[in-house]
Amino acid sequence: MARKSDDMKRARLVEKALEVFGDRGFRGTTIKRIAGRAGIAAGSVYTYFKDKDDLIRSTLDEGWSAFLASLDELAGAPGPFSRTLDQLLDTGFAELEHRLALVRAVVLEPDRRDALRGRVDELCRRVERIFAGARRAGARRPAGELAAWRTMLRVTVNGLLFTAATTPPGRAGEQLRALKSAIRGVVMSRRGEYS
Amino acid sequence: MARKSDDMKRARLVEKALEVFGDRGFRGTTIKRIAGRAGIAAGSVYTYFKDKDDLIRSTLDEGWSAFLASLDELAGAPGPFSRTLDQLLDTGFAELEHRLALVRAVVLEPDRRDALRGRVDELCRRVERIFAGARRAGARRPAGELAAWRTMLRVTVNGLLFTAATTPPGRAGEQLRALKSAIRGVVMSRRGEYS
Amino acid sequence: MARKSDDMKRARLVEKALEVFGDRGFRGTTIKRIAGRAGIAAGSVYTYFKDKDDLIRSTLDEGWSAFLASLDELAGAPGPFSRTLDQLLDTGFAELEHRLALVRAVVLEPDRRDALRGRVDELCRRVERIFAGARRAGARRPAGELAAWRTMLRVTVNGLLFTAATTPPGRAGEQLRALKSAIRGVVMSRRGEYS
Amino acid sequence: MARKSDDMKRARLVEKALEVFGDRGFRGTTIKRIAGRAGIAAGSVYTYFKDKDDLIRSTLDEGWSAFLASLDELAGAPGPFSRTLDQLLDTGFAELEHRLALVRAVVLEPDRRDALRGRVDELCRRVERIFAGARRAGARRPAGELAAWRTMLRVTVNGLLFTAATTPPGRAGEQLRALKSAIRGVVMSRRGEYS
DNA sequence: CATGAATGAGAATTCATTCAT
DNA sequence: AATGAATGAATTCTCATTCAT
Repeated sequence: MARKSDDMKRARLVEKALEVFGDRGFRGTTIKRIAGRAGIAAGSVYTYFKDKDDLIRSTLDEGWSAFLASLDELAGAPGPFSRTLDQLLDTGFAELEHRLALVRAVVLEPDRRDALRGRVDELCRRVERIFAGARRAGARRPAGELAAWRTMLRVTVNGLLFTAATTPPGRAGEQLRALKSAIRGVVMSRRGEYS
Repeated sequence: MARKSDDMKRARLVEKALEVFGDRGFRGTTIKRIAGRAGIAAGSVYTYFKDKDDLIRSTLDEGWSAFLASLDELAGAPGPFSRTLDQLLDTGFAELEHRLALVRAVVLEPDRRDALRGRVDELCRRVERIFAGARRAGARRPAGELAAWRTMLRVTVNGLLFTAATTPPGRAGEQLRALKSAIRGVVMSRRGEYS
Repeated sequence: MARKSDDMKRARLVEKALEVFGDRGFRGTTIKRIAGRAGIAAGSVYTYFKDKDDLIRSTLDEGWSAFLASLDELAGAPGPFSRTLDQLLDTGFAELEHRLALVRAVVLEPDRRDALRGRVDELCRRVERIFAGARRAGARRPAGELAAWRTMLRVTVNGLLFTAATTPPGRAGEQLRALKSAIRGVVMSRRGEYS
Repeated sequence: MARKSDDMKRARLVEKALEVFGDRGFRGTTIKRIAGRAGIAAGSVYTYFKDKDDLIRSTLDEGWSAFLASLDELAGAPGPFSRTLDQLLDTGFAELEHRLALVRAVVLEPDRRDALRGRVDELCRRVERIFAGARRAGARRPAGELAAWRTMLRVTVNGLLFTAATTPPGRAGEQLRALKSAIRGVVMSRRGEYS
């Protein structure tokens, strides 16, 4: 065999691609720069990815899938909704902060409206499932029409992602805490609906 | 402020730039294409704008300012808040639909996190002012802390813009109606707070 | 208008492309080199041609068409075949020598078997037409089957082109004279067939 | 001469190189592809060949040598020329068809004018030797000057190779039969000269 | 020896910007 | 001022060749 069998290198590329997005924006995200940060030659990128688009798409797809999977774990956790709510919010927002580079890249990716909408769709479905779990656990249905509720869910999810993504890097922690607290307030004020 | 007699050409460039954004995305937005649609030679763009960045920034700045100005008019309109609410929503969402190309361009503009956040800030301030007007007209303060309320306002505004921007062109009207109706539901359910 | 309206520049590119073929072969034929010889920047090539393929194809197509057209003129000339034969051969071979760079490029172009065959087809059709003119002027049909005659015509035409194309540059004149003389011998020995 | 025990791998590379030429043309002929078809790692090619050029040259050199050798066998066969003519043509054209991939590669190889001319030279010498054998066996010298005859021989040989090489793959058999029959016609019509 | 990941020079192409006309 | 041909830096991608394993 030749050298290392390096799957690690692919992972590093994906990781650095995200980093470069964050630092330099889309225009500044060049193969050369990503490869440079990953410590490999530009040409080597093509050992791991078909072309630049494949690298970008893979980076976002795989990152987002991991993000969704981590939410699925949350949703699967047992316990009364009212008690786990704080845990859910804590873990969910911790996850969001941990993946902020990904969120920024996904949300600010231009020219991919459809992919972006699809990703938000999937995320909304996860959040709905969490609420559905809560209802199965005895909570009442939120008041009002389902369709309107879903629309507001989407607005809120989009709003959270977007607000997080546009926060300046240095104040991300602070901002996310404010978001979590505000969201908790909203859900709590409706807690009656679920108890 | 007053430019040469050919302010018209400048205006046409700004207008067509937005159009091209909508049609071809950011990558497809070239000076040549914008100039071509405006019926102007590529080189002439530099008579009106310092460089491409200046054209883009001007396009979004001026468009957004106009958008904000149109909201200011709304806010300034007299009458009891409860009665004008529907009018506000109707006109606000009509405005949003009318300027969807702008919203898309502003929201999906890559590499300008800060400018984008600034624009949303300004928009939030306008919306706050509308609510403030309502309060001066007798409505009660929304329950809860001001900071949390502001955070949620930002989340909602971001969510609306973003949801609208990522809607596929063909279904924009439909989606905006759903958004308007959902927002009306939210504000109405809290109507007691304002009456 | 900007600068010269230069159709001359396109012509120079086509001309230099042929030159580079001759000097450096196909692998050495790069956009940069062609542009360099034509005294323009590499990027400017794309003002005149869609891409490299377009430049190559145009060069060969247009050159070959001109070559065929010059043969058409020959074919159209009046006079008894037996008397014009020498003129035909003289002018035809002079034409061949004059366009040797083109012939080399056309004949040695790899990866375009079909285009090449098509070009030879057209040339054979021209030559046939010349002989047909001779027959209409009273000459007898060549002995033997038409199909076999055509096959041999094609072999001979291919053979001439190919022999000319593979001749070392310095000895092209000499070689072409030998070819002309040999061909004259063949046609003359069959002169009875046409008289 | 004797290479390592793995002369077989070298042979397979040479064989597959020819195959790839036929299938993918010159541009599509990469070391990786040849090695892949031969079931060998790309890097291992350099154990058997100095570089790509060496592989290509060896492939064509060795193939052509084998082709010439097979013609030498033909030429060496005893018997009256008039009787073996058909056999010569049959076997010669069978050989040509069998090695069509080689002929295509040799003839359409770009950037090697000189090598190509040399190969045709050698082939012409073989064919001359066959005719010389016939003359030693009693046939008369072809009419006309020797130089002109040689020139026409070269034209014809080039023409046959080239016509064969540019035939579309699916119609090679058909075309070669036509060529054989036409060539037989030419030689037969001059049969008197040899009997 | 074999392997194939890594390299990096070099090719085609795009496009913001300049500037002769 | 307007034009658009020309420029050339920058980008993506390919592939012969090398070399650590």
